[in-house]
Order: sequence, then C-alpha cells, then structure tokens
Amino acid sequence: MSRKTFQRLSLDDRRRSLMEATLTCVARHGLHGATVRRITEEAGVTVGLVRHYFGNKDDMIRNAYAYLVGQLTAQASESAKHTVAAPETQLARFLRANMTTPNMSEEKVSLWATFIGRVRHDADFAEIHRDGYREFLNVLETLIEPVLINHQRPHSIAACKRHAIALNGLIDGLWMEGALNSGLYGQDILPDLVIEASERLLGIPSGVLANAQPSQQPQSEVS
Amino acid sequence: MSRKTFQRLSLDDRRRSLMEATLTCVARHGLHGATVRRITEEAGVTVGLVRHYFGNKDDMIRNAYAYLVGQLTAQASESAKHTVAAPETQLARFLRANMTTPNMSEEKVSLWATFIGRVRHDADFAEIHRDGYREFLNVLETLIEPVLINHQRPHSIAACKRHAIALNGLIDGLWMEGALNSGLYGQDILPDLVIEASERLLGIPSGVLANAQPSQQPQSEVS
DNA sequence: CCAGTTATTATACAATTGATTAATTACAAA
DNA sequence: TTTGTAATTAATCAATTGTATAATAACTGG
Repeated sequence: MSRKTFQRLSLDDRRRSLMEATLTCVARHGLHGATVRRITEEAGVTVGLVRHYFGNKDDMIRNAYAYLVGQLTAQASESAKHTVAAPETQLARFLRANMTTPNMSEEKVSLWATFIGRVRHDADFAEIHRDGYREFLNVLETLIEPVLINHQRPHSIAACKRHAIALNGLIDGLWMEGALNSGLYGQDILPDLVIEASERLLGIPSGVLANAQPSQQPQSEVS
Repeated sequence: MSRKTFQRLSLDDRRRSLMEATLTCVARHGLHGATVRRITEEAGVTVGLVRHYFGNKDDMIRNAYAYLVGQLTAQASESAKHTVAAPETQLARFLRANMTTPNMSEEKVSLWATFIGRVRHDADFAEIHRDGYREFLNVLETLIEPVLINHQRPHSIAACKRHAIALNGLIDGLWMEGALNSGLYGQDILPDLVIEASERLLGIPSGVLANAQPSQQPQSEVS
C-alpha cells in the first residue's frame, strides 16, 4: 500500500551517491557481482534511477571509475602540494603517503585492479586510466626535479621523466602488493623501504629523503 | 537430428582446455562477461562439462587462476635458470624477460589484474596469489644474492629479501603500466630502464647488468 | 566384433539480470 | 495554499544466467 518515502536530491548529489554505491559494490562483490539491484539498494534508491541518471549500467560504471581515479590522483597531488616545504620533504611525504592508509588500502587496490582489467577492451576505460597515469607522472616529475637540482644530479626533462617512470613503477608495485598484504612481510616496512629505494634510484645521498623534516619548517640548507 | 560429433579427451587435457578457454574469455570480456556458455563455446564443448569437470563455474575460474599464476611463475623461473651464466647475466636476462613479450603482454596483465580484484574476498584466490608472489620473491632473491656478493655489497638474508621486495615492486609496476601501454612513452625503453634502475637499487656499478653478456652473441662492441 | 563404461550432448528450468514504462509524490515557485 | 515539474517508485518484460538431468555415443577391454 504505502509507497517508500524518499528525498529529492540535486543531480550532483544523487549521481555521486550512485557512483559511490557502485564502487562499494564492485569492491565487495567484483564487477560481476555489482548488479543494478545491489548498487541501487546500497544507495538506498530503486533501480529506475540508473536509467534516469546514467542511461544504463555500463555508463554508470564508467563514471564510477572516473570518479575513483579522480579521487586517487586528487589525494596524490594534494599530499604533495599541501604545504610549503623543502623539495626533499615534499617528495618524502608523497612517498610515505602512498605506502600508508588511507592511500594504501586494500579496497582501493582491489577497485583499481578490477577496473584495470577492462582498460584493454573499453576505450573509455583506457582514456580514464591514461589521464590518471599522466597526472600521477606529472606530479612525480614536479616533485623530483628540484630534488635533483639540489643535489647536482642531471635534471633534464628527459631525465626527470625517466626517473618518474621508474619511481611510479616502484610505487605502483609496492602499493599493490603491500595493500594485498600477502603476509610475507609487514606493511610497516614499506614507507622506509620506498624512501631508501627512491634515494638510490635518484642517485642522491642516503638519508636525504629519510631525514627530511616531516612537515613544519622548510630546511634552508641550500648552499 | 544429428548430434554433434565429439572426441573423448583425457581428464587432464579436457580440464586444461576448459581452463584456457576460461582465461581467454576473462581476458576478452572480463569476469562478468565470462559466462559458462561463452567459455564452453570457446572450448568447443557444451555447457554440461563444467559440472562434470569442476562442479561449478566458480571452481572452474579458481582453477583457471591457479593455472595462470603457475604459467607466470614457471616462465619467470625458467627464464632465470635456463642456462649456466654469470649471475649478472642471469639477473639481467630475467629483468629483460619481464619487460618484453611474451612475458609482458597486455592480455596477461589484464588477466592478472582482473583476478587480483578478487583476492580480497576469496580465500582461495588469496592463497593462489600469495603462493605465486612468494615464488617470484624467491626467484629474485636467488638471482640477487650472488650479484651482491660479486660486488662486495651487503648480502645478508634480510638484505636480499629487502632488495627482492623493492625489485619486485619495480618489476610489477612497470610490467603493468608498460603492458597497458598508455601511449605516454614507448615500451621499448623499459628493458634498459629496468636494468639501470636495478643497478642503482642494488648499489652496484653502472653497466654491470647493462653490459652483461647476453646468452648468444649480439653486442659486438665488446669483443 | 561386442558389451560396458562414462565422457559428452541436448534440453529444461528456476532465478537473476538490465532495461523500460506508467504511476506517484516530493519540492519549489507562485 | 495551490500548482507544476520532474525526481523517484513500483511493476513488468524479455533475455541471460548457472545448474541439473536424461539421452546419446565415443572409446576401452575382452
């Protein structure tokens, strides 16, 4: 008899709510288990809204993926540019952020991997991935260059890009394996491990990143 | 009313055929698009065989994942232990193998990523992944230790493991991003990039891995 | 060549899927 | 308050899903 009471949300709010419910369901049940009914139930609405806001399920999932990548890259660049600090500090903080929660979470890695599997056959997924990857590389290059300069290392655009590619590979790989936590080692070793490995990859003296001032005062140690 | 003619295969052959068809379909259509009908059609049989050989679809997929991981680790250790050569040569060959076809293929990366998304919620998937990861780390440790010794670097078990974790992260990350080929750079730069990065990570002189004698005879500049 | 075993096919079935439509009702504007 | 708009619900639909069962035929051992 009585219909379900509901609330009319703005277009942006409802779309975001549905995209977040989509990500929750994909993380929890995989792509094949993220059905329209489960997603809308998670969002607290009925199935008709999918058509109303996204046209169909596939488009909703595509939008949810773009939303996820946007979150990941946003928090990446944010943790980098957040404060004014020495380049070494900024880079060190960025590296640590990617090896600790909330950035390194099992749920995000699972989501990321699940969607990566679709990049190959869906042009929209491929574009979303490429944009996110490019953004991540750009952030890394921006962080790396001043550190190289400070320590008299080659810092051409090509050199910076090459370093960014290597560092991104290192971060991606450890981010994934670390979050999955296979139990072969503790995740707590990863921040220091990444810092040390990055020092070696960049060819800068040991300790430059490890001992960088955490956040407060930029070290005026350039001479 | 002619029935389909068929061939009776041995248990192992039929199971392998079904697992390979499963991987093909998952790579092509994703987990949600890998239906029993598509898989069995790919394998050239009818749907009833899934129940007969695996009980149900989920078990077939689990077995296919284990089959994939077995392939990946097998070709990894094989490319390492293939010939008797200097430790530097063996490590260099292993690194290059992971940055070139057939190891670095878009299909394998897509498959790998798709399944990784399930590790979190399925204990069987988690175990399969952990075993493969452990095997990969072991191979790396075995390859790294003699190289460290040859160049008077610290080579305790702990140090080797630490280096293996970092190198594995680097390889995993570049293997993924490289295979997906976002177009931001050419995949052909990756073998040399990985070699150079590994030299730095291990703290061995530049060129030790890059100039290691390949198995056959290409580089004529060292005569 | 024949009989027995069982791998394999063919078909059926209930459940679930994504999509669509018409009926409601929340909310803003007047 | 009243009215108009459109966000949302509820119900229906055909198609597809995984599973189950009986009929068939390929192969093996005698």
